[in-house]
Amino acid sequence: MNDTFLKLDKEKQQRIINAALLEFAEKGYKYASTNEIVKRAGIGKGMLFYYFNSKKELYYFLVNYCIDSVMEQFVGKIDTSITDMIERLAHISYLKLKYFKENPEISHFLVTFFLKETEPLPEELQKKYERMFQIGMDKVYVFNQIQYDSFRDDIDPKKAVQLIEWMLSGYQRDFMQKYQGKGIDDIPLDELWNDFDEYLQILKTCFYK
Amino acid sequence: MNDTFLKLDKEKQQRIINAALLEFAEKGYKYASTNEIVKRAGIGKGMLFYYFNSKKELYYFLVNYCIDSVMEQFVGKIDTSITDMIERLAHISYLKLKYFKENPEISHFLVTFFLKETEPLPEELQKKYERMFQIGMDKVYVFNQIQYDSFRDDIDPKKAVQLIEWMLSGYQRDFMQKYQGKGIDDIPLDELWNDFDEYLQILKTCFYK
DNA sequence: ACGGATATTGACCAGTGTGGTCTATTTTTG
DNA sequence: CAAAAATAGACCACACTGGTCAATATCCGT
Repeated sequence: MNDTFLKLDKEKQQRIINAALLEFAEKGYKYASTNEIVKRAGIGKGMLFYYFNSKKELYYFLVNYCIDSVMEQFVGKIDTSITDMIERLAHISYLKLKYFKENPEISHFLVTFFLKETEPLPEELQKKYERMFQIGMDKVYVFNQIQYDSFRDDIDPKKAVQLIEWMLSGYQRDFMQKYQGKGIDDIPLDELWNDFDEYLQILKTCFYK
Repeated sequence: MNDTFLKLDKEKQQRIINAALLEFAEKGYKYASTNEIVKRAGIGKGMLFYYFNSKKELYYFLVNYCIDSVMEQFVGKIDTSITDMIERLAHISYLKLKYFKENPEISHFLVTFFLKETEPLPEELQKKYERMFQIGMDKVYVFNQIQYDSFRDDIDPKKAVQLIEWMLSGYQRDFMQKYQGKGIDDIPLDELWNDFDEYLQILKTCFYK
């Protein structure tokens, strides 16, 4: 990775990164085209290789970039002090949706990355990726004291948690499908959070004592 | 479409169809490779074009083939006499999972088809596709008499239905992710349906009066 | 204002893979 | 046994690939 790239004004950097994220997201590593990337980024072909040396290095840079972003803007923001189960899961959902809205290109790239990607990462990067995953999992699922006591007695709380997670991920998926591709500001956020809250209320009414 | 293809023994036909479905599923119309298809199907290059004339015709044939299959093996089997809301939705889920298990290649192809595909269909085929969708929707959602009365009075039944659908689709997604790629018979079905039933019971306990 | 360094472009390269054709061969059939 | 149908795969022109590099534009210290 050439320093020159880092010295670019942020707007141009972003343009290049987003163009590359989009191309890799759409086609996966192998079939992504560097020609397409430079065209979308509006730079000369030579520059991409001046900045990144090779397609592979560019790809690694992006993965690393995404990990850092997710760690900072998602994992790092998880509030582990919330002890109510539903509130905790809803908090996670909220952060995920917020992240998706604020970083649609990265989100798109990451979805492709861990659903389809077959290209291996260099060991170090792979480790970093797994570490992020582990930290995320811990923050989401490890309560100091798992609080199952608020659930009704006539259901298996573990299954209930699973059901609730499914519902929240359903809400997320609908959200993403609906607003993918739309500009950040076209999304009527207040309305959506209200809606989301109503669903949460129902969950509490139905699953808690 | 050449008649010769239809006269082939079923096994060879299936091999070709599945090879093509897989390739289109993985890469989408534009980037699918006919070379890859013939290699996977174990036939000479010429034959594919002898049977189907062009990549495009092959693709249309597959779409049509999938529609017919889904109509017969999924939509056609929906039992519209089930009036209990949760039972009805669960019935649909059950049929979907069964279809997925019995037709993994078609399922894979169809997922790509309506999530990513940009290649347009000829008018007639497009209409047929939309008709299938419409009939499916009607069968799933149009009850002669929508029965909201079994839901508890303190929740909005429409939102509840939405939540239940999300849960079921979550179960489906987990199922598919877990068993995609595995042979049909490796799946411990009885176990899974029992599990599924337990989730259903919880839903009824929680959402019904 | 100059000149060396740095940044940038895009024509160009060899190589690979494309959809599709066609001839030569094998298999089927009457 | 010959005419017809089915099959294989070498071959085609072409599009596109990741990457290079010489030419040029821009910047910056003097």
